[in-house]
Amino acid sequence: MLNSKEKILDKAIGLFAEKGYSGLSMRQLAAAVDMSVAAIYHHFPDKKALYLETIRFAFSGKELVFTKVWESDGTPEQKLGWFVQSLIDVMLQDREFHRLMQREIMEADPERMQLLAQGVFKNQFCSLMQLATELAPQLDAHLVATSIIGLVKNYIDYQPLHQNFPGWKPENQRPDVIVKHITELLLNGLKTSF
Amino acid sequence: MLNSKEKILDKAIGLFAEKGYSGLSMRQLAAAVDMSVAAIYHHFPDKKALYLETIRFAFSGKELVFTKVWESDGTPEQKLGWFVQSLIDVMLQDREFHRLMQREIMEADPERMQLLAQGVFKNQFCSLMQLATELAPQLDAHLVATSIIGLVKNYIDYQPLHQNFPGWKPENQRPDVIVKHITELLLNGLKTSF
DNA sequence: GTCTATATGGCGATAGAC
DNA sequence: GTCTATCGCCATATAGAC
Repeated sequence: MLNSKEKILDKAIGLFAEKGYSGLSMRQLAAAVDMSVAAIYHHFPDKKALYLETIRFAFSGKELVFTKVWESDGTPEQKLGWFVQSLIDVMLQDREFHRLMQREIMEADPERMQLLAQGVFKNQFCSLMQLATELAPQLDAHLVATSIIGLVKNYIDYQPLHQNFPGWKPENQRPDVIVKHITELLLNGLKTSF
Repeated sequence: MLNSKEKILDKAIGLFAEKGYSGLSMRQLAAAVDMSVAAIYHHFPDKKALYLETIRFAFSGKELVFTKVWESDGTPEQKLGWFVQSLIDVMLQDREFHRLMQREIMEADPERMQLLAQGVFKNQFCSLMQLATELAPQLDAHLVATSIIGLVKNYIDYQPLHQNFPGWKPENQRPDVIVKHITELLLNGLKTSF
């Protein structure tokens, strides 16, 4: 069971993700955790500190999700498929985390970006760059890694928009269809032989 | 010269893009356009209506930017390069528009997404799908089109984060480097012959 | 069409009792 | 550690003069 402070942080993840920093009031948060505003201020010096701690709380424990991919036996091509699959799973499964991250990245505060990159995602990104080098040693590993992430993230971030365009099919939001499309695109480009 | 209403909308684009809906107060906007709050309320019934009109105002005139790409003579491969180039140019040139769009898409209000897709981007997306069909008739045009947009958008949206990862080089934010990488990736996949 | 003045309520944050 | 009560401020929005 969570203690009071963790209960506050846990609720704050979803609410900040939904409403944003200035969109969520301390009163609303207090009501959501069934406490008084003053009780929250006992645990956090002010709203900004609460927000930063919420970000950190949400990000903790996300580090080790992909370890089994990197440690597995498999060809680089297989690992690429598994990584894409895992990334989609995490994003779809923990939507609140994903939404909060989206907001945080959009704010683009340099100091917080560095914290996020170094403290949370660095190891995964390095592993992905290493895979990129194995798959395409002639290309820039950093560019390839960001492209892989971008291809995946794109479907999650912009699906609410893209599904309003002509040509959209319901099966295009099925994770396996997306995984297949992305891995094929990455491995063969647009010139898939068929 | 702009009239009062247009002056308000013009300022509101940048301020909503920077601070978000709840982050921008009517007082701040009034100060920015050097008018009273009451004067703003003469032109707009309430804050929400002002916001929606700001979105519409920002999006108007963005329809025809890529026409010269679609109407040009050139191979599908060349058109792809020009489109990617144009998309990056637009996003980098009009950062306020891009930021506002980012926020709007993140909010993901179904009704507003439909308005955005149908009213603003539809024609461009259809042209891009047609190009996708020419380039890769064996693949799903909708998936390919979203992937192309995603690859481009990714570099703009997430650069503040990605530049904090190891392996980042300053030249990776040069538009021509990004264009070259994306087009090569799309046309050849990771298996570029060299 | 723009102003000053104001109504009404929510905001972040604190004091002090228990 | 949590509460009730409250401070001072800023929010959206309106009334009415010019």
